[in-house]
Amino acid sequence: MAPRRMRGEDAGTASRILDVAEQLVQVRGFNGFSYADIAAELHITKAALHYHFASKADLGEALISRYASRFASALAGIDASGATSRARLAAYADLYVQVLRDRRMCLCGMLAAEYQTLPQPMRDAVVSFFDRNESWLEVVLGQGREDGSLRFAGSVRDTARMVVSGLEGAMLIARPYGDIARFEAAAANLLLGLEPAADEALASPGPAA
Amino acid sequence: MAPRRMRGEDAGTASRILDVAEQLVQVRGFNGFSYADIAAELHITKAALHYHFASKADLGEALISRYASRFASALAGIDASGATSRARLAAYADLYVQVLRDRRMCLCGMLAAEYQTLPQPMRDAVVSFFDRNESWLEVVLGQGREDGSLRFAGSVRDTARMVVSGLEGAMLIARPYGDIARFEAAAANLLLGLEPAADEALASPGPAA
DNA sequence: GTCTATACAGCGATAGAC
DNA sequence: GTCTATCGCTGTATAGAC
Repeated sequence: MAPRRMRGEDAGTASRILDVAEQLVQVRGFNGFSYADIAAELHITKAALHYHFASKADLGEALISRYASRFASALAGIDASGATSRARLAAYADLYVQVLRDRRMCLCGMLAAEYQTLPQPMRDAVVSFFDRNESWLEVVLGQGREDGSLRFAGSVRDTARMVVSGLEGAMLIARPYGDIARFEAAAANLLLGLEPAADEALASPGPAA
Repeated sequence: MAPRRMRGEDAGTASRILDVAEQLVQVRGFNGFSYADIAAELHITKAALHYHFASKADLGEALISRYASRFASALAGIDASGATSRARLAAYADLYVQVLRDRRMCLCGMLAAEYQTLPQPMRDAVVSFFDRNESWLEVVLGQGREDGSLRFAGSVRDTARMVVSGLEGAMLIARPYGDIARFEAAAANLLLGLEPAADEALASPGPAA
């Protein structure tokens, strides 16, 4: 049975296992760490890990599930901010920056690379994560095009896919260089392509200083 | 000593090892395959593999080296075609499509994900690969902006980085969906953002039908 | 250049005591 | 819920025969 904890108390062992495993996957990949790595970090034994997560596949599923929940909360937070569509896009890109600051790849971006080696439940969860990102972006992009704060030639769906791809790819490439600025430049340039040309934006809150 | 072969003969064992290993890395990742996998595919023993590539790190270096050479040849081929800047960009994106058709990730894109687990020589080679891609794109983008066939707001360097990132990311995401069309849509949309608006391109070879 | 055989560390996972 | 101990397997790598 899971440990009973009241809100506000310290995280239980299962939660701490997830914290360490999450970091390991985001930095080294799912095939790049072992139970021994987690055990060493937490000063417990591998057997104790198996009590909380019977198999590595189970651990992987729990990892994606928690990550997706957090991401959904972050998106809800952006929505609740009442910001403009363009500002929401920028806030979305900033979520990636925060991950990159710990020298991590997006969890699901990392798992996407290793996709062919993953057990089916993890595969499904990874795809579901990207689907939800795409859906959220479709709403933002649709509204932005509607209110004139965004402008793009392709369909809303394709543009949403381009944004997810572009940001995930920018993370992927920025990490070997250890250079967040590289991500920020690629991301800014990507979003720049979705803004109206300078002479079109006079009627709406524009990018000009 | 390396086997002596004349041009036109069948590839030697070392070359066939590289072929199989390359496919395995691009599909499963460097940490997702073993010497046993290659040995089984080629019907030789693991010991024979170690004769040609003493360590897995050596194999990895040879892999990137050959891949980078091929890529350089492909870029030289595009340059030799005499195509317009915009057509060169499209041809560049098509290189990615060809890789994706075998259900593979870009070799160096895959290794970028696993970067933190790689030996230093492999790390250096991966970074060098991206540097060369970026340099090539800078020339194409610079010329395109010059002759009016391309238009983008950011710097040539940042835009080159955005293109590499965008295409690598589009590959990364398209693979879990097993859908090349998803890559093509994201790539087309990305390049669309680099084309002059329809009413600006009348003086130069435009995208209109 | 490929083989058999093997060394040795690491892996995920389980049994059973406490 | 965590431990010790261990299992069976796979990993990279090597020695030495052919």
